[in-house]
Amino acid sequence: MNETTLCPRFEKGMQILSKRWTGLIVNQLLNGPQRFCNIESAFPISGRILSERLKDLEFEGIVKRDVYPETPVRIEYSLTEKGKALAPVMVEIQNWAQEWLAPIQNQ
Amino acid sequence: MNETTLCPRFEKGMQILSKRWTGLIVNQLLNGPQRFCNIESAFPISGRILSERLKDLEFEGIVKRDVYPETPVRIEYSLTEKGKALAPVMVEIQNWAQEWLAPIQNQ
DNA sequence: ACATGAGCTTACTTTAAGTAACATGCCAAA
DNA sequence: TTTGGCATGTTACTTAAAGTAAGCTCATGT
Repeated sequence: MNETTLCPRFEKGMQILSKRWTGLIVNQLLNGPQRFCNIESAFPISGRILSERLKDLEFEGIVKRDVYPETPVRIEYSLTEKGKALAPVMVEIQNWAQEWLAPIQNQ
Repeated sequence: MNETTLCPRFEKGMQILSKRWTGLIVNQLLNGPQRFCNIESAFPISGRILSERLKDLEFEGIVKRDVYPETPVRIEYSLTEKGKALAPVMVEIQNWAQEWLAPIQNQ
């Protein structure tokens, strides 16, 4: 249980990606800007955690939050360049899942 | 908070990868077979959770566990084909981290 | 008989996630 | 002018997951 000797950037990246829901949220936003309720209904995440995750991702510079003061207010979340750069990661996960995870049950 | 309409394989993959430590463990095993204490000392994971994760990964068919009845017993963990197939995912995360995560502090 | 090393396991504490109800700000209908 | 509804959260509380530390097992070595 000592400190790591790994590339700290990789570890940091992993730390971000390995929080529950983060990957799915990023993947969802790769489809284009979306609002809170839209993301919320894309998978069974609670509003509380979605709010927290979006804040985290915004803090990391991965997600951008735009407020449109319409009525009712519209808030759109989208990926920054840093966020969009995660696309290849998502693609590889998708490829792997497609090839190695059976649709009915996992082997 | 309803059921998803996403590709369930992708979700399943994400679910595996987004458990804390899983990615780092897989990445570590990409360097070749390793024993428990070796993985344990590669990053600050507790033995309790490492044990749990290795069991999960074995169950998922990603990790293989080989017992060598020497003295003291040696147990080697290695990646199956399914596990090795995660290499491109790791590479992409590494690429992203390299390009977008500053070494000193994250932007 | 006691100690050692690897690989867990059990009991307990702390942190993260889930649930549900409520706050806010604005407008529209009753 | 009170009521209600929509969108985006937030607060208070409960459950699940992760962390910590101590102990167990097996075989051997002193």
